[in-house]
Amino acid sequence: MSEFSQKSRVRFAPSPTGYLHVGGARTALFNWLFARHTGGTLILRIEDTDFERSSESMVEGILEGMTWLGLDWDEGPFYQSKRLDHYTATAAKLLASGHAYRCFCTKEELESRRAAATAAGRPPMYDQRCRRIPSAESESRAAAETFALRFAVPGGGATTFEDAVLGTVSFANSDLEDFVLVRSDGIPTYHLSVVTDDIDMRLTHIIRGADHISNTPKQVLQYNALGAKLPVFAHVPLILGPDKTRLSKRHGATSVISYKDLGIVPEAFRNFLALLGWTPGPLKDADGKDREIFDSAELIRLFSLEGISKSNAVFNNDKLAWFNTEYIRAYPSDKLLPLIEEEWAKIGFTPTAPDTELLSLIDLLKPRARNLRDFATAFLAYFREDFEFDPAAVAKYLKDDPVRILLVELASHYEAATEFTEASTEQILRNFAEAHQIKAGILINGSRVALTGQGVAPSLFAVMVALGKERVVRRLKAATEIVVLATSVAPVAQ
RNA sequence: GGCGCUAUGGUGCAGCGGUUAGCACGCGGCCCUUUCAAGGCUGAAACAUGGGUUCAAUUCCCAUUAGCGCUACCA
Repeated sequence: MSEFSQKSRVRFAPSPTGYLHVGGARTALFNWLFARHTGGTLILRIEDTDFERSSESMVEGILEGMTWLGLDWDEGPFYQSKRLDHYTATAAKLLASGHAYRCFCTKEELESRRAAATAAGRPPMYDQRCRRIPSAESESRAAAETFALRFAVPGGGATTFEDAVLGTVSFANSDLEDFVLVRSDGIPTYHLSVVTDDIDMRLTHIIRGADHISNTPKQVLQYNALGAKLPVFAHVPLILGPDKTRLSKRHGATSVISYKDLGIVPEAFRNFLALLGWTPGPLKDADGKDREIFDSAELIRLFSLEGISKSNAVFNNDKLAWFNTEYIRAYPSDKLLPLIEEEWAKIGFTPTAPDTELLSLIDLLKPRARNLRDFATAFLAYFREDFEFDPAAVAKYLKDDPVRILLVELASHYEAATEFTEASTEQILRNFAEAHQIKAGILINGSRVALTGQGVAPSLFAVMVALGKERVVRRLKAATEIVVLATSVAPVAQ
């Protein structure tokens, strides 16, 4: 609670070597929630010092993903590629103070030594040979030779830091390599640029993935060498695939945007992500059950570093799907409409019906929607005349000609009806069934398929009213003509 | 291999020395019912193992095991 009064400065610092993946998105979300909860500032920083692998299109992809998730930032985006002079400056400072030294070893030499060490069963750490070069010699060789700059890790002792989620973490300095700060081409490495920026940008909390735990002592060493105050570190456990290995492409969708393409609603994804590795603690509702549906305002209010769990979490698609149905059901239909229109646009469909009609159809259908794509696939019959019949539904409910013929006959009763309400349409059908000595269910099931193309739909008579008399009559009359094309396939289950 | 982190049902979490170990997703059953969802009721399902500490360990400590991460002039 004390966090409320504390002005924090945090950052999301993706490397544009790929799209915004699920793990990165959650890191961004946690930083965002923390910044908003504390009334602090979120900085977006693009870590593109690896020119080989970075690209501007990846940056756009990352921003697109954040925007979709509803995450905004207060400062930036700052590009590390445009701040090279800052890193050179801290490098010079470190060199001058004796915390760094020039290394004249070539990449090839390093590699062969490392291979030899591994073969001999020794740890493949840099042997610090250039650290022993006298400064005068180093100085003169610098004019003629290319060199990298390495950090001189203290010989003994340990580097320890407090982590807001893990507690005290300690590494023996003897296990730390004299890591490279500046490459021989003059480009700073990640180790140098993060620390420089994190200090420059006056960050108070570093919330990032647990894959950075091992990097942290190297950074702490630099803070100390530079005389800078340490921020609070918070290492968030990683997100794993169903096989409990780190989530990656082979697990299917890992890009945040691919979930948009799958018809996931952004709030659902955000809610799901927030609860992956974090809980607000026990939060019973009136029935004594834990609530899990939180809108962004609640997420912001509830968020705290203390609630972050220490262990890795497995990404669960079923749970995501559940959040999605909950959110779609709860969405006001006017908020759903633009999202659904995007799905329609993908299949080249533009509705001609007035929005009011569209909205009431959405209200009718949304309790049964699994995702947004349903509106452009299984639910198409509600919005346009051109739709496909689910072969399985036809096989189950409209297989026999007698039923089809009865439906055609039933159509004329509807045609003659003066009233067309849920009650009246039901009455007509039941009277018709009775007159023909047939169970109403057979007609109901058959009508559903003839009207919607699907075996699954809202209450049939609500569907009839929503579709309107004209369409109901027309589709029922066409019952005998329904053919399931060999090429037509059942809607893809998500 | 070395170093680090972690360890409650299948999954996500709750628990913070004494509980019939709770909730959610998923799974099974029943009810409701024109289909399918939803909803209501209900069932199966967990404290990794071994040592300590303690009157008492799921909870604290150590070890083992397992998983993950790092081990680059990538980030």
